[in-house]
Amino acid sequence: MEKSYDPKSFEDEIYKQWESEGCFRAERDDNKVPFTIMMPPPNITGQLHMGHALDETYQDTLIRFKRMQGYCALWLPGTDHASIATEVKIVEQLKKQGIEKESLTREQFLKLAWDWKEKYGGRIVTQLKKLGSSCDWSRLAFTMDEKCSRAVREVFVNLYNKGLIYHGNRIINWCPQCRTALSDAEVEYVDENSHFWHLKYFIEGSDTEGLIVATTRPETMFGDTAVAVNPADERYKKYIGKNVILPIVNKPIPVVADEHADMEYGTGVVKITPAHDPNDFEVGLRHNLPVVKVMNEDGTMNELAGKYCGMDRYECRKAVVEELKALGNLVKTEPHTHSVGHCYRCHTAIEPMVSKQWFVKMKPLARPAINAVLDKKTSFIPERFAKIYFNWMENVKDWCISRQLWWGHRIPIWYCDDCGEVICAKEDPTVCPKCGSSHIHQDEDVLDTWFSSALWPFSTLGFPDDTSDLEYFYPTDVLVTGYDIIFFWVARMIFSGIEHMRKVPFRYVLMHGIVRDEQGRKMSKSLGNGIDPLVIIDKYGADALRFSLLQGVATGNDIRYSDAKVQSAAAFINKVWNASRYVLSNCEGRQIKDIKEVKLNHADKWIISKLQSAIRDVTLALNKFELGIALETAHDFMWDDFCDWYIELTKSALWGDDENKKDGAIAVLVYVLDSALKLLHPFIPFVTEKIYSEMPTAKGRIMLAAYPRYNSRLTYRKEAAAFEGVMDIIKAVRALKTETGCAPSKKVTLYIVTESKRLISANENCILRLAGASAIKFVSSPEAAGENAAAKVVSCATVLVPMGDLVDADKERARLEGELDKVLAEIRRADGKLHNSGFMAKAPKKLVDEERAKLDKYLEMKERIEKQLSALG
RNA sequence: GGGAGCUUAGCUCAGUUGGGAGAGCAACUGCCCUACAAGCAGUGGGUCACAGGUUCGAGCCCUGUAGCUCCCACCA
Repeated sequence: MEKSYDPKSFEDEIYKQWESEGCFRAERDDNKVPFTIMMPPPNITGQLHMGHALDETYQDTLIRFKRMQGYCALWLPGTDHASIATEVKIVEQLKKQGIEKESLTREQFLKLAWDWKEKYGGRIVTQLKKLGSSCDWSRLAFTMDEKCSRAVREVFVNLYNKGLIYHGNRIINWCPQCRTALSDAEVEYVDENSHFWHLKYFIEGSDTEGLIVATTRPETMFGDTAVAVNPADERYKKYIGKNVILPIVNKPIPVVADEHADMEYGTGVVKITPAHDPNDFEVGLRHNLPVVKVMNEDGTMNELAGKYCGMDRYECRKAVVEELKALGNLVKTEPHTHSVGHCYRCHTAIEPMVSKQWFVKMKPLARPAINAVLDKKTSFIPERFAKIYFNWMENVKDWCISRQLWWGHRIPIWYCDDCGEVICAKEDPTVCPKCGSSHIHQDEDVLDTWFSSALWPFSTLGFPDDTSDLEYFYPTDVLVTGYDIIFFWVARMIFSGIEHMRKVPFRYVLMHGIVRDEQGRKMSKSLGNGIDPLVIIDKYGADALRFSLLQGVATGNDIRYSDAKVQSAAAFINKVWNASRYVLSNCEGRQIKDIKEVKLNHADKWIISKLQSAIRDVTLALNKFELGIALETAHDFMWDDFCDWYIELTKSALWGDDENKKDGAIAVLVYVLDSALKLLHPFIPFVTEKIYSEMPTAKGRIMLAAYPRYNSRLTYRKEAAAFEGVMDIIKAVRALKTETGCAPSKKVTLYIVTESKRLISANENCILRLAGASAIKFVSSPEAAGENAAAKVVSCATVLVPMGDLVDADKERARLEGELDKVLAEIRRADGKLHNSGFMAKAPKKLVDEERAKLDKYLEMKERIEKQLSALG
């Protein structure tokens, strides 16, 4: 093995080997239980960012774990065409070349989009590989490939035929920049400082009397078709049924009574603009008001705004306010903060607008989707996210699915130009089925990107055909994603799966948080605080990045990226590397024995037992999707138990002459390292694979090896516990040296008062080496160590070290008294519990026994310390 | 208006069936000893936001309060 850990020198190579050997492939195997994860498809516009890195790390860790456990583990990757995001990008690119989208034909534009897909769609895939993602690339899907497109058609037609998709003139969110409708989920609300303009609308026939409306959007007044007051509002009752004159246009509009008008808010009088406000739209429906649209698709005013025709909506706002002021209609202007919806892709303020669009009727789909989660057919982890899901599902409005874009799945609707028939078909029709005319044309719009991603768990497995893959891999096991796309994606997959597959798409939804910067801010382009995972991988390796993203995470919580975390992760991996070098260099030229063939000493049994609990705990945590806890357990075992203790413990044997002892130590080192590497593999796949390839025990690839299983026969409870007493002695001597200022390298003679002489003798070499001692002398009382001895009391012994001048009797007494205090506190605690009748009556027996044992131990230690103190005089 | 999360060592965070407060980083002391100075050994450091309650026992469960963050709805 190379002397230093250098991830760059092997990560790419190992990935290529895995790939060429087909390690990632998952084919139906009826002798195995399937375990399936569908990768949330990254956008083809995307570049790998920390959010992906976290998401992929979670998934890869889980899928590797399950694969090693013997499941038929399928992790299916893919990319999303990202209709609106991609179109925005391409339009931007065109603009740079001075080309307007409108100057291109649809076909020309789509050609550019496909070119984009070819050019950049694969970029993210290459980047995912750098992380070590073990997905089945042979199944790489794309939301607009043939498979997925067929599924989209099928689903659209089914929903249409069931009456769950309809075409309607309703108020939608319009993005004047992208010039398309958006769903409610695609609108982000931001608080903005604006004004509340109080405008006086005169009563018809009066020059003085009028109603004062309060509005934040004076430019929409051209579309006002009424003013509303609350029916219970005494101030305005007398005006109900009368007309007011709409300023500037001088048109009479009625005063209507409607609950929508809040007596407490504003002036209590609301101008009603049905075409440009969702609430007003509803009022309009109740009162049969005309719907007057006064804006164009690009956010400019139309001809109904008279002289303001063609003016931008915000320019118009200013101009209208000026004119109203001049006309004497502006009564008051007050500052006002309100939230304004923005397009989630281009961040332009959206315009609520009446428009004819395609909608999915949500109520019938939402109910079963709610029940599925209530019935735990799908469970959210952590559970609290189910509440967010329920809240959204219970209040969901119909889903606007048509987009006035070109890049996406075209809506499978045709219109007959001759008879007006509307045709919804899975296959492109050539003639009208009703009148036979060939003059038909397809709906111009495309579908919301999320319409196709909603089908992802089954469209990628061959739906609508009854494929063997669908039967075997569906429903999938766990969906791993961030809590920020519950509405966009998770919820829609759930109702789609239930509706079209009759089964929920996944059993668990594992939610993780978002990766923030070192100051806790969201990483974003505009802040420029994003960290490029590829740069980090280049610097520290993919394993270190993966490790750092999982270390210390609690499921569902946000995490903060920091370079220091990656550095400490790299330090750990370096530790693994070097420990492996130690083991492997000692293996050279030797026949490696099995641990069953060698005589195991206390230390061997201790580390083997420790390994068993680590295996048990890591597996338990991973099964509960607690990746942070699993990683911590594996990390602590590797570093604290194996490296810091066991490896050091083997040195006397390995550097000695007894070949049997060497064989024993090496057998255990190899066995434990082999297991530990496997335990760690799902988290840090590259380095474990690299080291494994050098192991004398290696059989094929570690990624395909069996995950270690807890073996109770390898748990030597008694010997392991006894050995911890030996470790206590070693720790005591080390501490004594530091506390008395004795150089650690100085070899000292240990005087030990103990009842466990046999145990200590058997481990004498370990104690001498690790404690830095030259000899052990068993004595019957502390005085035998002489006057200048410093002492420590541990559970199985009193350890004394003669320190000559280094020991100051007063200091030594103070130190011992300090230790006595600690022991006394423990005695009080345990004794208190044991004298608490409630505790004795109600606590489990096991706990009571443990407390009793502790009390005995501490009482004994107390005695020893007191003896030592009295020896000091 | 509704809901969620967070508040634990100087910093970043774990602590998932209630049973002796933990890690990493930082700090301090001492060590280049043939796996590793990306290291080793040791030390110090906490009223677990606050106030109540349940319990033999609460960082953990319940109620309330405060601060911070987020989501949803409303916003004429």
